[in-house]
Amino acid sequence: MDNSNKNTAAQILDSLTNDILSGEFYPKQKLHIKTLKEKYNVGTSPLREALSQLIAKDLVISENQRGFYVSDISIDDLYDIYQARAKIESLCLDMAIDHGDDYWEANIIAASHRLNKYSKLKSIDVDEWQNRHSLFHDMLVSGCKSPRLLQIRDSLFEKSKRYRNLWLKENVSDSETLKVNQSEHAELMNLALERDKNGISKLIENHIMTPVEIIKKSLSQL
Amino acid sequence: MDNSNKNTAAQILDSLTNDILSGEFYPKQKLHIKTLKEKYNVGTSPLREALSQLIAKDLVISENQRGFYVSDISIDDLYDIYQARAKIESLCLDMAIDHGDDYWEANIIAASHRLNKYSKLKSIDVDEWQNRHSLFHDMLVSGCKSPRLLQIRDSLFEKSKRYRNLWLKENVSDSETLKVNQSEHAELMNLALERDKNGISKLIENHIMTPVEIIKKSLSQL
DNA sequence: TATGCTTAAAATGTCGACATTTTATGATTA
DNA sequence: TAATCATAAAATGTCGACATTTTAAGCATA
Repeated sequence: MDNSNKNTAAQILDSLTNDILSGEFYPKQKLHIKTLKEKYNVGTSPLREALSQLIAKDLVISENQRGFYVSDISIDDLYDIYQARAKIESLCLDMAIDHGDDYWEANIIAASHRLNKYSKLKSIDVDEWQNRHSLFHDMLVSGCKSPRLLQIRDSLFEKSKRYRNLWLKENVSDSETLKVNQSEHAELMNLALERDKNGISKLIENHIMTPVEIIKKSLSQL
Repeated sequence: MDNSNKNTAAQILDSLTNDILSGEFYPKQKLHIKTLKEKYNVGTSPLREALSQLIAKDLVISENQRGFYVSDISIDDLYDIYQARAKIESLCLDMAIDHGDDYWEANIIAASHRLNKYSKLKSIDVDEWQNRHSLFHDMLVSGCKSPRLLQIRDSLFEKSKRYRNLWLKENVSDSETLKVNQSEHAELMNLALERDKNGISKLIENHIMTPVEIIKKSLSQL
C-alpha cells in the first residue's frame, strides 16, 4: 500500500503483479523489457528484479535469452488451483477448530455479521463485498496458528485471482447465487462454532469449488 | 544440474540456495553485495536477481537501503515447517490412494526395494541413502496428480533442508534409529497398497515429525 | 564518562552503455 | 516456389559507474 518506503523494484513488483492478476497482461504475453521500462518509467535493474520475483511466484516464466512471458492459464490449472485451495482451506479449518479460542469465535461472528449486512443491500460494490467476504474466511482460518500453511493459503488465493476475476464480474450481482452463497457462509460459521470438523470439511471444499464450473465456461469461450 | 543453458542469475541462484540450505551462510547473516560479487565472480545485476528470487522463496529477507540477510531459523519455525510438511504429505498420500494405478503401485514396490537393500549395507553414504529415501516418498505421493500440491510439497521440503541437515549428520548412521525408520517405510508401503487412508495418514505424520525432537535439541545447543 | 553532532567511509540501488544472442529480412540457389 | 543462407535489426543479459542512503568514526560539549 505505502510505497514511500519501498525501492523501485518492490513498487514495480506490485504493479506488475496487479497487472497480471487483473488480466491487463494476458496469458503467454511476451513481456518486452523495453516496453515495460517505458510503461513503468524505470531502468533495467529494478524491472528485472521484479520479474525475477514473479518467476519464483509462477506468474512469469522466462527462457534464457528469449525473454519473459506471462505464465499460461488453462482449465487444468484452474481446476488444480481451486482443488489445492479447497484442500488447504479445509486443512487450515481443521487446525483452527483444534486451536481456536473465544476470541476466534468472536471474530468469526463479527465478520459474519459484517458480510451478512452487506450482502442484503440492494446495490453491491464488488470490491467492498470481496473485502468482507475475504475477511470472513480469514477469520475462520485464523485459529490455525501455522504461519506456513496460512502463507500457502494466501499464495494459492493470489494465483486463483486470475481466474476468480472471470467469475466475480459475472456472479456477484446475481442474487440467486448470492443467496446460496450466503446460506453456506452461515452454515460454515455454525459448523465452526460447533467444532464439527467433518461437516465443515465437506462444506468448505464444495464452497470453494463452486465457481470452478462457471469459470470453466467463461474460459472455454476465450 | 546442467548450467550451460542457464544465465548467470540462474546459476548464482543455485549456488546461493545451496550455500544457505547447507548452512555455509548462517541464519541472519548479512549478505554484502560486494562480498558476494567477489565470491561468485559476477556483476551486480544477476546477483541481485538471484537474491530477489530468494526473497520470494523466504530464504532471504531485505530491507530497503539496508541490504540482504539470510532469513532466520527458530524452533517455532522448525516445528511449523515440519508440521506443514506432515499435513501436506498426508494430503498428497490421500489423493494418491484415490488416483494411484498399477504403475503407481509398481513404482512404490521398486523404490522400496532399492531403499531396503541400501539400508542393510554396513557402510552407508548419506547422499545415496538420502536419494533413495526421497525417491521412495516421491513414488508414494506420485499418484496424487496435483502439480500445485506437489510443488508446495517440494518447496516445504526444500525449506526443511536447513533443519534436516542437523538431523542427518547425527542419525543416519545410527543403526537403531535406522531400523525403526525402515520398518515404518515397509508399513507405509503396505498401507498404500491396501489403500488404507486413515492408517497411512497417522503413520506419515508421525514419520515426518520424528526428527523434530532431535533437531530441537541440536538447535538449542547452538 | 556519556551524549550528541559533524564528517568521512562504506554500502545500497539505479541507470545507461555494451557485448552477445536471437529474430526478422531479403537475397541466392536449387 | 520453396528452402537455405547471409545480413541487418532487435532484444536480452551483464557490467561498471554514479547518486543516494546508511553506518561508522572522530570530535566537541555537557
